[in-house]
Amino acid sequence: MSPTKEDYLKILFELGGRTEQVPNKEIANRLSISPPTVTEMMNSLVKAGWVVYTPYKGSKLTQEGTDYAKKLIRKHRLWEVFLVKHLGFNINEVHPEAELLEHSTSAELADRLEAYLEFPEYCPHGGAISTELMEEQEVSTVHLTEAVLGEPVRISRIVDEDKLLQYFENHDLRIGDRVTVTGRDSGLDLLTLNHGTTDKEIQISQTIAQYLFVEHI
Amino acid sequence: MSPTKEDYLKILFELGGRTEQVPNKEIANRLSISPPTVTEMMNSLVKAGWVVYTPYKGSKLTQEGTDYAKKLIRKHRLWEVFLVKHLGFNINEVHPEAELLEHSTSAELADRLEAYLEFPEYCPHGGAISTELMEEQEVSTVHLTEAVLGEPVRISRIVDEDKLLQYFENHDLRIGDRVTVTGRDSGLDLLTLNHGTTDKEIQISQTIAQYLFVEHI
DNA sequence: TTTTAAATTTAGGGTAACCTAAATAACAAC
DNA sequence: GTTGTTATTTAGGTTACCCTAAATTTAAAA
Ligand SMILES: [Mn+2]
Ligand SMILES: [Mn+2]
Ligand SMILES: [Mn+2]
Ligand SMILES: [Mn+2]
Repeated sequence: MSPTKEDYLKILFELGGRTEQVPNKEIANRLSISPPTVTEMMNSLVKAGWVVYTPYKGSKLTQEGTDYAKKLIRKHRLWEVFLVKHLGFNINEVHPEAELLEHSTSAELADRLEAYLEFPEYCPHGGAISTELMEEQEVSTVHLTEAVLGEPVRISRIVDEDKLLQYFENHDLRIGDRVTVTGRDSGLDLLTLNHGTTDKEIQISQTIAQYLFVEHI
Repeated sequence: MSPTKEDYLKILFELGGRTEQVPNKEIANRLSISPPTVTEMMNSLVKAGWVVYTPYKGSKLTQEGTDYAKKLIRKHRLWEVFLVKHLGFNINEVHPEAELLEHSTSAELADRLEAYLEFPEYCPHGGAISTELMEEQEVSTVHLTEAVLGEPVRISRIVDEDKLLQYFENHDLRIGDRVTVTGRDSGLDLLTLNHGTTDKEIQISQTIAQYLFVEHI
């Protein structure tokens, strides 16, 4: 498996390809490549048994594809923990580094690293590391966009993609922060929040708010 | 730069391409690829400014190529130290892992890792990590084949290549061991050693003994 | 100095992973 | 249900990195 193919599997997983058909365009957008390239790659991933692909509809991961993706995500997140906890990297710097390291990590190395880090449960962006916690996180967490108006919640996870991390950092939204959704305007795609710590009002895009997960307090 | 190209630069450095012209065949052997592929790659490395290539003669690294190779080797050795010292890997297992990790390591990551490891001087195979020490090691170390008969020496470095590490491990020769060359037969390509610790007699190939470096005690 | 052997290059191919432009299919709107 | 928009596929092309077979150059031997 090439790093390229591995990244396709990971993106597929992150876009819900474990349970739903993911359209080519979403993959093309996320990886910043052209749609024909995605078509080609999907055929290749089907041939290798990682993906089930329905032309014009989209792709789903097979069980093997799902397992492979989970292993990659675990490696990615373990490196992020190491980089932050031991090497003193800033939370917003580690994602691109882990995006590379994940492809150069044997199962043996991942296991030893995990033990060295004393079996951390979450990456610095709130993503679960163990398979069990990953499953649990899928069902238990709520998108910020689904939070009840007026009810305070705590930010538990940020989908880690360089530009997203930048966006939320710019709006002073970080893992662990308490926020309360005070308003929603679907027409304008706006979400208004009250930040629990600073008591300031924050406005963010509803579309982008989908990449923030929260839990009830 | 691709991992592939990076490995070519590293091999070139290891084969003495900093000072001498390295024939294509040596590179082909070391990387287990065909000679035409090497020719092609050398032309590409010339175009990128890493190498000076004389057709039918061989390749030398430019200053930029040399610097690049040294950076890669430093990253490689830092990872080896980390894997052995912190993750508990066996000395003979870390080379293949580092061979991958070196290509996924930013300058920032290498610097932080080096500080975290408290600026180690040598990798587990005795290779120098800092640029200065690398230079010094070039001139100060002696091939085992050049050791004076009857004079005890200490093994200071093993050229790290999977099969070589295996070979020396199989013959109970390790970094730090004291040995004395007791006999040489160039016709039979044999070198006889007395192992300082066990007092046993060891026979190894002279050709392969070139990959062992020693220092006088 | 011719002959032979070894190293190298040239020629011709192959696959992976990308691209653009054009054709087609699916879906929504009128 | 025709029309228009968007997503997708097909067609054709590029670069990187690998190959084998054949031609060529260099170096060694006779
Ligand atoms: Mn990440
Ligand atoms: Mn990646
Ligand atoms: Mn090594
Ligand atoms: Mn390598």
